[in-house]
Amino acid sequence: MKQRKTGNITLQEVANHAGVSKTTASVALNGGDYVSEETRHKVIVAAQELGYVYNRAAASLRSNASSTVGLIIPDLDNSFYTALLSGVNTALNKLENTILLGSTNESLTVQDRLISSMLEYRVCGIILFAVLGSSNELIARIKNLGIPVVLVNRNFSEFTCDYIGIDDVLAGQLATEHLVERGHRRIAYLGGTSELSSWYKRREGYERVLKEHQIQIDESLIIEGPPTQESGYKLAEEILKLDKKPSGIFCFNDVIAIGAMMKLEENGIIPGRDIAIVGVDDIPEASIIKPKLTTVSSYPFLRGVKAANILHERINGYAGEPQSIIIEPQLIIRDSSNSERINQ
Amino acid sequence: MKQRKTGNITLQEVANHAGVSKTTASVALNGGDYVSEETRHKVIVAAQELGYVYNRAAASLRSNASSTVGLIIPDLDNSFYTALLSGVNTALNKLENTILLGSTNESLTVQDRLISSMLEYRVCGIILFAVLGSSNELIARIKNLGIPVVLVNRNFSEFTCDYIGIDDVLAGQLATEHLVERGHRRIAYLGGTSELSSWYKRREGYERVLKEHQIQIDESLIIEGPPTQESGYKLAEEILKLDKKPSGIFCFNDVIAIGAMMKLEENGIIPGRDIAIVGVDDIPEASIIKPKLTTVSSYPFLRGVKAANILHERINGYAGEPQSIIIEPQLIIRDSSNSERINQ
DNA sequence: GTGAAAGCGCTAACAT
DNA sequence: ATGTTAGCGCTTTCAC
Repeated sequence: MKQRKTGNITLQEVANHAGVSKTTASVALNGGDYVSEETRHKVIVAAQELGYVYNRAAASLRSNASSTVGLIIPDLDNSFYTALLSGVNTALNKLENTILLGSTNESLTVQDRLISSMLEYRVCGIILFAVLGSSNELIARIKNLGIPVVLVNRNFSEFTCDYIGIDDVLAGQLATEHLVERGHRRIAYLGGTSELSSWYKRREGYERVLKEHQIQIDESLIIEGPPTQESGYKLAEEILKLDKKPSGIFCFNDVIAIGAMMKLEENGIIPGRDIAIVGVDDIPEASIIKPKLTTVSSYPFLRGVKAANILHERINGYAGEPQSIIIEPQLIIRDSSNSERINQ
Repeated sequence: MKQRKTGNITLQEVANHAGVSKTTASVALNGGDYVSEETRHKVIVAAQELGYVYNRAAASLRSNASSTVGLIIPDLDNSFYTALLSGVNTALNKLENTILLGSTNESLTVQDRLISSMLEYRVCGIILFAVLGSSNELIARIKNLGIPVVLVNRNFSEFTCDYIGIDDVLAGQLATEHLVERGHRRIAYLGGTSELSSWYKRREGYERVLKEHQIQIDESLIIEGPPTQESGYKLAEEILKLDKKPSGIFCFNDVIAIGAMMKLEENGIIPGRDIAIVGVDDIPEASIIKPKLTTVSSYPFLRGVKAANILHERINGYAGEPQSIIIEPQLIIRDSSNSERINQ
């Protein structure tokens, strides 16, 4: 697992070679002010000649500082998360930070292990998409060590932590309103589980719109399940079994929508023609699948960028109150919601 | 950028608290053999009580060993690479390694910077999907430092480096043969550039099959371009402009195929009905797009897993000859190649 | 089984 | 503007 490495060139050797002291060499190499350009040049040349490679472990140990950011997401096979990762990466690249990446696969145990590991690495901050069932203690543990955390999913309002998310109530409203406008009155809310605060909020938006339009809420149309594509596929069966089928489906997210669309189509129900589908997230697949998926964008990439930027502020010592940045979701109308026909 | 952290609990404090020496505490915590279970227990309890967090920077400095693996890929928005990443992550998780991730965006400069950074972090190994134009010196530089490298794309045969890839000639053959079997005789080879060794090899397979079937090779049907979705979209225009259009297209990879399919469809040419398309890679989108994409799987996830495993062997000191692991690609027949109609 | 001492490569005070 | 000294927290001899 571990590898022993052989005699690397040290700063001392560079200093000797350049005929200066270790300190001077250090300052010269790190762009400090108090060295003459001549000396700096000498040192840089010496470093190059010797093939010197800066040792961050040593520097980090001594200065008690690091420039590595930990990023923990639940699933690398879900493009929502990889889009988030891509955003974080883009922002962090500019800031010259390096990403230590971990994927939890929705396991609390793995998440604990990853966080412990990152603390051992003395990351300068953590961006966390916490798995279901994560406790407040977990975050407290990190923060107590003085390491800033930015949450990308849940807002544990009970304590202090920066948070970046979308307005989930609004997301539910936008999706549902769109369906209602297209004439649908039996609208299902498919997938996601009540353990997710975002599930509750989207449901709240969904119910609010229904009520506004005097549409009776039908509990049989609210079907819970894990937020994955396979789950969407399975959950669509529940829809098919229903006596009074919905004519529109508001899916908790895009991967569920995609899974459901596949199942429906296999059963001869063509999304966008026989049934209207709306998702949430706007992952890349949403515009690839056919019919193209109408969805409420939750801006995964942008969230990644913003998460990295907030974290950066914190790392630089910003000590203001924890912020909750709430991005306004946006309805993106494509083809899956074209159906205006109302079953039943 | 960097954060100063405050008084962490050190091993010395844990040792004091447990009434043993630093050495003993270290051995106890790291599962060494020469401690009584009683002492070990005492130390572990002390560590917990104090909230001790192991400092890897210090350990790494002293022992000159690390358990971080660097992974460098060109693009986080391309699911081929994220699938690869996912494979690497899966394998590395089991081995208790941590991933330091970098994305080059196909820039040599960024790649250089990332590699330098990883060397400074003293990663124990690097998995590299090198960008176009990468030089041998680059890899030599890493290897000279005693850090093993596994290449996931190009096999720079000029020097010694582990490599994991697919049989590209065979990939070209499988795709082309499939199209020929379906009756196509005018078959385009779309996208990818001649700077890519994989492009040459796939072309070789393509031409070999054409020759076997006495089909004249038509240079106007071999259209180069970057291996991205946007590029596939643009390149499809070239196809549309052709006087004698092909009835089948062998795309360099799936993202090109997807881009091309979109363009073709916009022009009323329905893939799978009016024209046959075959890709390479089998990224997740291939089974989501409609028609589902016939493709030659290049097993990105599996390659990631294997790359991590080879690297692991090297890290553990395996000093055998550089290996080239070539995975046999497999044709996956879906719907985009259903067309048997031959234009012209 | 356990402890004492040394030192990994760097930066931070403090001189000069 | 440059050098001297000390020490970050750990592992590694080596002694007991």
